[in-house]
Amino acid sequence: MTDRDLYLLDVLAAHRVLTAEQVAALLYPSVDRAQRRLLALTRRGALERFRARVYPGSQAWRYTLSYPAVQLVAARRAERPASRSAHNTTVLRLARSRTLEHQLGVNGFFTSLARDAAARPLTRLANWYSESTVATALQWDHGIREAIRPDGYGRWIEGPRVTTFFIEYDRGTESLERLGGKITGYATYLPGMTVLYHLHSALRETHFHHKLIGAGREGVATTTAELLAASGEGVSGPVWLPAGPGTRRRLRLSELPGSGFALQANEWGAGTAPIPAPHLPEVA
DNA sequence: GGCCCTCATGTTTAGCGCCC
DNA sequence: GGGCGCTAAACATGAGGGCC
Repeated sequence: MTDRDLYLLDVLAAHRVLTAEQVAALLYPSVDRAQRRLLALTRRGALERFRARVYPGSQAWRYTLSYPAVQLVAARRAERPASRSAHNTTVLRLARSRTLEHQLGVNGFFTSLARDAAARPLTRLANWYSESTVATALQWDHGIREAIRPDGYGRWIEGPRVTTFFIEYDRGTESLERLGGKITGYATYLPGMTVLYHLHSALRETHFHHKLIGAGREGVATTTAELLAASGEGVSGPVWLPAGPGTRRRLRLSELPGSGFALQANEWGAGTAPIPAPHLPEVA
């Protein structure tokens, strides 16, 4: 196992599932090269993979940890691994999960940031924490339980600017009222915190901003999957529309107001392996 | 000519083998 | 690690043959 392999296992332990394209964005110069290594790791028993049948064409493989990899990760952390049957159940549930595409969407957001960072000097994704890690940290640090449950936390560094943010990844399955309720929760418990809403369509973004009128909207910014696909911009680019009556110009991620809030995740993540490239984030 | 059936080829997206 | 080209999978489409 190379340092890069071990880092990949840490990422999968924290974030459960990735596609070859996402692994490539995080760790490899090309999708082709990532696919080769993922295939080798799968054949050597380090990874498991699954995918659904789609028509026409074929779906990308979804890669997750195999049981030997779970044991390896636990051993390196001096922890007791889950049982084999518990792991098998976890993988089967993951493959059949209704939230699998949402999880992949969130992970794709962060791996896209890592790819953007690799292409720009003095830029990096310094932290990438999962939903469960954030929930645990917020509960411990702030006593916040059900009011807010972000899909992830990140710290983005671009030159001298540092942007810490929560991400809410929307696939159009939640009502706007529910999304609006989350904003109230953030305004109550974490006023001033930057919260990014990744919405699926321009129409939903328009309705969402209309709903924000009168809500605690400080620090809220939105983008859409449609805009990202049409513009070719990465998620660190000028695609974020701030909420509120001020500018209607879309800003870069680094131009969003920094909240000064830094989440301290009380979980394994820092220093689990020599990180093989400078742009790679601390994962948890 | 119209209908039905079989077979070959094209399409799309992702994975992979081989060579350098 | 890069380049080239093939494979997998399932459907769409068109050509060709047989029958009435």
